[in-house]
Amino acid sequence: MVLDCLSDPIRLAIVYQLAQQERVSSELCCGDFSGLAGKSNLAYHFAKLRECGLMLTRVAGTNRFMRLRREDLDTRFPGLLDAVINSASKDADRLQLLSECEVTAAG
Amino acid sequence: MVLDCLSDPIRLAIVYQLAQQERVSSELCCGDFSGLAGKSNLAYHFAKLRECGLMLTRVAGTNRFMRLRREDLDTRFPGLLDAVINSASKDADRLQLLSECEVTAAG
DNA sequence: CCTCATGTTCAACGTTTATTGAACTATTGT
DNA sequence: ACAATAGTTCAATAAACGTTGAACATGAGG
Repeated sequence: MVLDCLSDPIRLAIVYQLAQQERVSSELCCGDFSGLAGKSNLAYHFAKLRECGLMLTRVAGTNRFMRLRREDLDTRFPGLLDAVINSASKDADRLQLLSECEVTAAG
Repeated sequence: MVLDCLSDPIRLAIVYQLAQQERVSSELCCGDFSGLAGKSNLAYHFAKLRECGLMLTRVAGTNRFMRLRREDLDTRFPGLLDAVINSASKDADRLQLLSECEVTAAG
């Protein structure tokens, strides 16, 4: 289920970053998450996120670009994604969701 | 985390029923969930739900009455609980969340 | 063609998690 | 005091999960 998928901190971080990227309407590729885990571990989490319908992948050359399935999610689970992302952003500092992939100052 | 707690089907069912009970402003005791799992298994899930701040227990004699920590949750995670419960209610039939404890017709 | 970069798949490992039954505590009613 | 009821705690087991590295596939570029 979707909640099970979002309950993992790495997957939550992935979804959170994809949600941030939505604003710029650009996509992220696997390598952009390399701060969160190793390659194979990320592939595992990506698969889970795809399975439960949270995101989709567009293949372009050797890159895979991903984005949230925002519309489908908002239809099936109204308000859920926003509530989760909202809550995650409040805990972002505490959970170090950002520290590895977005913040470059604290290192 | 809260999402991890809600990702278990039994715990989700418990939370869902507690949310239904909110409307009647009455509480439920452990035995009311006996359709979901055995006593000791329920106690395990109750502990988890208490740990992550989803519900609280009021001891009255040999009974434990429980309810959602609605206000705390809405403060910390605005909209999350409602979104989850809303989504759960749509899947209630499919997930058989109700069948054992509330519905008496479909059996 | 060869090599490098990007990701995925597979097998293995260790940890966490859910589930069960038995033993235990505490309260109510007789 | 005794038995019955309502839950919790504990130890043990099985399944699920996340993590890792090695092998593999595929496209880009010299």
